[in-house]
Amino acid sequence: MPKKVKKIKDKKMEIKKPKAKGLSRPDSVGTRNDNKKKAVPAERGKKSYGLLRGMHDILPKDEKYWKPMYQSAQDLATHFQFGRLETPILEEIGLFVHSIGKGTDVVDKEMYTFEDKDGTKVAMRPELTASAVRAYIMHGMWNMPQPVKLWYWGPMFRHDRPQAGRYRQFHQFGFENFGQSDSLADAEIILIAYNFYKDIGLPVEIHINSLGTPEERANYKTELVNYYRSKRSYICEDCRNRLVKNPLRLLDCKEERCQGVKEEAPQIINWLGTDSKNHFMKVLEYLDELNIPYQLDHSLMRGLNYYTHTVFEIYPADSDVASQSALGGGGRYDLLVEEMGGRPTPAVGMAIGLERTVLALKQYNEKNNREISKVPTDAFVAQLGDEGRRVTIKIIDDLRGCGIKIAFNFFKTSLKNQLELADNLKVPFAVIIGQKEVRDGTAIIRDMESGIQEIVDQKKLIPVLKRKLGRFDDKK
RNA sequence: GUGGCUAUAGUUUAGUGGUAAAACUGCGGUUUGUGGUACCGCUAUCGAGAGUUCGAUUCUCUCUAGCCACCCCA
Repeated sequence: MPKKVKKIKDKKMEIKKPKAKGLSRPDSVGTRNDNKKKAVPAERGKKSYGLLRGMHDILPKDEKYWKPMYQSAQDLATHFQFGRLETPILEEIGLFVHSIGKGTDVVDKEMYTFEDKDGTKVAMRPELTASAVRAYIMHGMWNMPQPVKLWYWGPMFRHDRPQAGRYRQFHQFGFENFGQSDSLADAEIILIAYNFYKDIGLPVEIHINSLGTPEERANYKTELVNYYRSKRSYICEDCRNRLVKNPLRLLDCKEERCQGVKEEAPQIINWLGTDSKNHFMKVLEYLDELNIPYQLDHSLMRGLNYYTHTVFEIYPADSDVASQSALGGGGRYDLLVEEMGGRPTPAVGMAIGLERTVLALKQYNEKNNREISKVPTDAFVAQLGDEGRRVTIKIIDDLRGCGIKIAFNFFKTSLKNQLELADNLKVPFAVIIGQKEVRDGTAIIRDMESGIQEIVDQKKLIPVLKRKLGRFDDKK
């Protein structure tokens, strides 16, 4: 507001005294404004709004990607008996800080936080595992038959620098299994993720690793630091920083000079105790049994603090492009529930990034000349005149319940336009109802390919159409 | 959060220090009862703001946004 006022004021001043400001440049300012003649809109205060940084709209044209994803997620949930959990977007800030962990980027730099009107510090959820754990504890779900399986789907918020496939508000769906420590639970979670990508037609590969228990991990970390200290003079500057700040990230370094050091580095798997090792081995055995291709990845550590034992990430299978960003990931978090004030409860879960999945799927389809086909429309119903419209609206309503997918447009009045639409939709048949048909109680069925038309009684329209479409009436 | 590149119609892209071109799409039209073709018309405050200039979409700066790399993650 103040800005606008100022603007107008300035302009007026300029008009009155074109030369006031233009000591060194006589009437330039005045001239430009006069020429433009577009000073008017500014006063009308029109402003077009864009999106906040990192935000995006999901448009109807992408529905063909989103719908199958949701359907698959839902089917998998039903099949594996996960119950839908919906939690609020806003939670107490502490929930995330405590669970995800101080020192992680997610809580330190990326959380949307603010003070509510009553002074409560709240955060918009950056992920959902913490909320799921909260819900599990809060609703006493340990009293339910274990394991308790929950799934979710919804927007998450992270104030990160946007990039392709990286948004500040993005969508995830995820599955969480509480109360089952057996390796089978880990495998089941991975199987669900794998099946999801199979359903939507995107080949993926699973990267997997085990972090063991916190003690094992700590021991390993010490060893890793010792090792890297001894090689200090060979590694890049970033790595030297990592050595102090975040040693486990050393294994992610892409710098050429560090590769040699990296390869010789100790691997966490050798620092796991017998139990951890067995657990991990059994997970891998299940994956073998299920024919899920996986890749052991010793550098896979994950950025959230709560993970123990199995961790995994999902990548597009043919990752020749710079698609180093994971589509999804997850792992076991056996200590989190207790940590958050619940009973000791083992748990394992995963989350999948939907925007990234859409992006990867688009790239994959483009590369392989594949297209996602929409559900085909069976017929277009065209109408002419007020009478025609009145009859047609009823006929359309009748057709709706019969499993015939129809399209129509009441706002196009000419038959020409309507047939054009029908043509664009590539429907096999058009039904035409005009004045004459209304009078006779008939309808024209036009075969869009041959152009052959047939006049039928309106009462017989449905059965005739069904027969033409190769469908038969269900037995009553 | 750090660095680099980019910003022209809905989309993809031309172009110029003197207010802009094309293709595709969309909408409308070429008899308001017959489509896939053809023809015609319409659609751009040249990302925002400031500066240099007689004059800027074109040059400079700032901002904003997008993309890429880093960080990290989905």
